[in-house]
Amino acid sequence: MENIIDILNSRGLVEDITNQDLNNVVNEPIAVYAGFDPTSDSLQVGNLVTVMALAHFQRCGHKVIALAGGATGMIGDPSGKSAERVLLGESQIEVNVEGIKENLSRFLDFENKDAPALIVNNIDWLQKFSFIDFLRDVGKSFRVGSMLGKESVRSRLDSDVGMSFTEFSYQLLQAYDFLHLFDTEKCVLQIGGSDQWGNITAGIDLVHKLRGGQTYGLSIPLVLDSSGQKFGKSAGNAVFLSAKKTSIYDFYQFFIRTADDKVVELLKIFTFLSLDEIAELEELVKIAPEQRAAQKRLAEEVTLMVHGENGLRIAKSATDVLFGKSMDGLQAEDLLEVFSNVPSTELQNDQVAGISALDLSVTAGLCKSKGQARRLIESGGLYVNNNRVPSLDHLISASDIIDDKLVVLRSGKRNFHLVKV
RNA sequence: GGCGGGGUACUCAAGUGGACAACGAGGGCAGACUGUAAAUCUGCUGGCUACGCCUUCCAAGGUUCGAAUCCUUGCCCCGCCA
Repeated sequence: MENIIDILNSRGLVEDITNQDLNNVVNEPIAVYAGFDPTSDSLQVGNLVTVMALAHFQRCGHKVIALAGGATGMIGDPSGKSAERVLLGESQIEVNVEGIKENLSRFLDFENKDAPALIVNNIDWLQKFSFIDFLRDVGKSFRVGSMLGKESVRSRLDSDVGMSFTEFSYQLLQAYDFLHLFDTEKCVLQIGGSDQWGNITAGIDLVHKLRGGQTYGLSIPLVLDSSGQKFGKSAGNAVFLSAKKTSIYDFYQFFIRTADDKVVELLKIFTFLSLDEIAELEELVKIAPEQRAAQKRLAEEVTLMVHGENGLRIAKSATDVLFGKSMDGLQAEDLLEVFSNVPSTELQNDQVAGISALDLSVTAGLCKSKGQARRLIESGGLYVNNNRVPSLDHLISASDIIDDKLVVLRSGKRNFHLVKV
């Protein structure tokens, strides 16, 4: 068995380890877990870093456990958050946990005979606790001093937002998760993003105090994009794994647009390509950056894993069409296929033909207001069927409606909106 | 419970009776240049029937010719003390 820690290190997936003994411990199969917050019904590309690390563990023959924070999600992890979180309802969380399972199944093998991955929900064990029992059995083992010392707590107390008791208690719950999995699954390792360090060590301390057991923590570096933002969040719009939330096309494009100086790092993290292969791609980036061979390979690999072969095919054909020349000669049917995930609006024929492009962009919902549409056109950023709208009073003619069915609006380089007639 | 500070647009943050649709920064959107990259430069960033008009500065009242700015009440947040 290959040493999993060496593999993770070689791929830049290790930020820190609580105890270097872990290097030897993993020579035997162990159980490892990572938690996922069910704040949404889909994971985001940011979560993929942890998912990939788990997948590597499984490939090396370890037992991996994905923990859905059904209970902790109701409390809200303050780590890395500057403001108190909006609490989610129980039913919403159930839905979200299901979505996350679906995402995970693309990467983790839950059917594997030797070491099937496991998914658990901490609501199953945390819910049964009464407040009194929890304080006696768990709270007793925590010192407020060390709780206050956690980065997640300190930074919030230093800010003028403060923090509620609810959020302050969060670390106890996550610590108890580790204890529970230690007891029931002999789980001795928790991995997570580097912002989870405080929560992870809290769990290790708890297991040590109550069971005398030795457990470990491994943190994964936070992946940032080249502008220093949290990876996968552009303007607050996260890139999701679920096609319902982020179209396959957008997902694919997200990776295509990776900066040159980031692409090698991302290939190591988000694909299973061998380091040799990645080195070759790195060479190509140096020789012929304009070809973006590495970016393409990255986008293909990740899209394939998340959305399957059919998803990849859709994404690529959409890309071909949209970055080809014009749309002339394309049938409405083809366009519908390509744009299947693009927002669309159905309008009557008389709401389209003879109407100004300005009004159409508003009624279709591409622009929020006439003022916004006006500014967009004035700066030359509105396109009808890939042709720039030349003036404010430009009218849509009947011939602009492809096959009498379809008009393709575009704002800027990549925001499309379909109008179905 | 007491005392003090505060709530301004997506965020941070000026403005403390008229020149305020509200400085500035970040973010975002668009354009140019490019390789669907980065950097850089430019414009925009409340709404409209648009050289003008309408609705905004936590909420509701009030003072005033005139309020984001002053007063009252309420809600929320922060800090210190108990």
